[in-house]
Amino acid sequence: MAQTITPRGTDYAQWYNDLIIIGNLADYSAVRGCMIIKPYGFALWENMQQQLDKMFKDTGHSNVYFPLFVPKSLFEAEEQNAAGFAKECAIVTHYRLKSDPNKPGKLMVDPEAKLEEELIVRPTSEAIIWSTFKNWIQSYRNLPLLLNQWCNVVRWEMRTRLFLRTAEFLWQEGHTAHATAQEAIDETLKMLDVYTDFAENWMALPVIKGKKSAAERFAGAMDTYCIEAMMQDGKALQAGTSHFLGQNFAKAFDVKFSNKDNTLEYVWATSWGVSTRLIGALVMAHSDDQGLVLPPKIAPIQVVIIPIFKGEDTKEALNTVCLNLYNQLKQSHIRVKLDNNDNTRPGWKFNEYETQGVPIRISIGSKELQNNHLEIVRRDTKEKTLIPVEDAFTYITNLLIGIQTNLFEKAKVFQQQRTKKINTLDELNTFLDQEPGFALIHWDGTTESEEKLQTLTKATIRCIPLEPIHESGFCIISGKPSSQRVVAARAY
RNA sequence: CGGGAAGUGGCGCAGCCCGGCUAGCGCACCUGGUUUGGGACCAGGGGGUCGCAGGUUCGAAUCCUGUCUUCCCGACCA
Repeated sequence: MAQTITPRGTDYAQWYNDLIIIGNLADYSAVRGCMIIKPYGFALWENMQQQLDKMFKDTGHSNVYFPLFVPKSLFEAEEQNAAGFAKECAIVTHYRLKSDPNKPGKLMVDPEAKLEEELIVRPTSEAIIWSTFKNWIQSYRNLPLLLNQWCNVVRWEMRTRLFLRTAEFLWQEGHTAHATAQEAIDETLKMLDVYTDFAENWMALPVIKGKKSAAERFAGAMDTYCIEAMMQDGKALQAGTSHFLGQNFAKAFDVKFSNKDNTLEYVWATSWGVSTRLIGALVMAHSDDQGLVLPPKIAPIQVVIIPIFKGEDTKEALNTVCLNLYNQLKQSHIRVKLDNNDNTRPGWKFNEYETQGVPIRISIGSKELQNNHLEIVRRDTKEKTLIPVEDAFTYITNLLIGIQTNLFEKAKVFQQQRTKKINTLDELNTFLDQEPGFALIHWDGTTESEEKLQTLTKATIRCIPLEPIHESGFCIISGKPSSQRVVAARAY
């Protein structure tokens, strides 16, 4: 085996790729820009999905499924949205292949089978959904309409990176319709809070909630809100977005409802989404040079039990102790794996589960058996502890919570240490080059200054924090007065 | 899309510049045995036509052209 992970310090990008591949999350595929999510990676995604899905349902949303294809005429109806995505669309133009007369055994696109109207593979589903909402919404009694779908989307990106940006990715997209602007805005912010809750309490990923600048706004939205996370290299990663769409889509698709006074009004909209990109965030936030480090709440395997055999005589006794513990943990819904496979040696297993980020490893050999102890090793700190067998269950239960908390605290401290108030361009460039992170800067609010900032520093305005840092100062670019600091960083 | 690098058994690589015997090596794999406390050891064994397509040549992994894919940097990225 001896697959080695490139250390973070040597090559951060390579470290990230190594973790994904060696950590068994995903694989490259034969399709440009598309990846294969492997069983272990998909189990992780399923855990994230399950929790998010529960949170969506707890806030009143129902799941639906809309088609993968969007007819071009619908796609282009909301002009801003269409323009924003036009450059990265996959398009279906034909519906049939035929044998190639010039190349035996090969196929060619049948020119006779050209579609009358091209189909766009959805990069997002507002268009197809709002064309349908027109039929579903007549009265204020049909509102609010709170829907979500789990699906794949395709965005033909120039440069792809495993999980962070792939041509096809899995996500959820919430789409809601409301009678009033305020209700839609409330919904937008509510879902941003759901994302924040999920990121911080389940992924142990501290985030900053904020509003996007006009330049960074979702195409077709009035306002885009986001959560921004900091990776270990100090770069920012947008971990989730929630959009207040105003009446843009209602107008584009003519979706009106009768209010209580029997007058027709356009419907107000939101949409919000998180994707498999979150897995990339998770990997880059917590992992180390030994491999993945996963937060217990979403780890596919929370506890692994490894018996260490020595001769045939202790095998049965070891297996019995292990099975007892396994059953006890299993009954308490802890995701536990007993690896008593005789073909691989303990050292191999230790490395394997460390690489895959299993939060707790328990090993028991003849020494422990004699003293009625277990060796418990936590992945995050690698600390080893000997625990009497009868105390193990309580200890493990608490330790899972402890690791979850520790990961969040560690990431939070890092985020705080790397968040600095910066007042001049020189200072900003030094910060970004030497020990990058989130720069809190003054900005005059214009797109012009924002663009200049990017040209001069490669940093972008990540968000205008929702918990405002009110403080008067002067724009780092233009020198014009500013009343609030914004978060600037280099981003993924 | 611009610049750079790379594609050779499952994985990682050597060979390529200066074409030529049966294409090597490590890991993994299979069989048997000994083992099992941080990626075990011994013995035997199987597997590749060199990304793909075309060309040059008596002869191509090696030279030429095209093409696909991946990685890195950049541009782009609701």
